[in-house]
Amino acid sequence: MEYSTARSGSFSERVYQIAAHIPRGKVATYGQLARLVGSPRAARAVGMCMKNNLDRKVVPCHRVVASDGKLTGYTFGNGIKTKRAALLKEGVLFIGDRVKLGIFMWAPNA
DNA sequence: CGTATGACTAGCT
DNA sequence: CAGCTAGCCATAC
Repeated sequence: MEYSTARSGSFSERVYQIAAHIPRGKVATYGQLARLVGSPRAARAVGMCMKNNLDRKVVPCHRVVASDGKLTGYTFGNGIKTKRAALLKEGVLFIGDRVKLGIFMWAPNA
């Protein structure tokens, strides 16, 4: 299944835009991004866009985690392992396999 | 246009 | 707290 959702004006492009805005050392949940793009229930669709995204340099998809802080997916490196390592490297702390959302959850307003 | 899929989420057990 | 189910969404065929 080849996906080419990176089209202007598409839902996916908005997701990429916002994902790229996530500050270093912070993480955002799929549901949060979905809400920012205007579809609070499109968390799933957001995840698909991340998977489609092959450029983690412009879209830090590793800063996108599940609503409970659990790491999911990631198609680069060793997958979840690489994703967790990337977050740790940015200063994000974990509780077991979950991110401390209470401290590192990205605040678009802040 | 209808069906199938997936890096989700909230609710219940 | 961990595991399972049903609901929701955008994209692909």
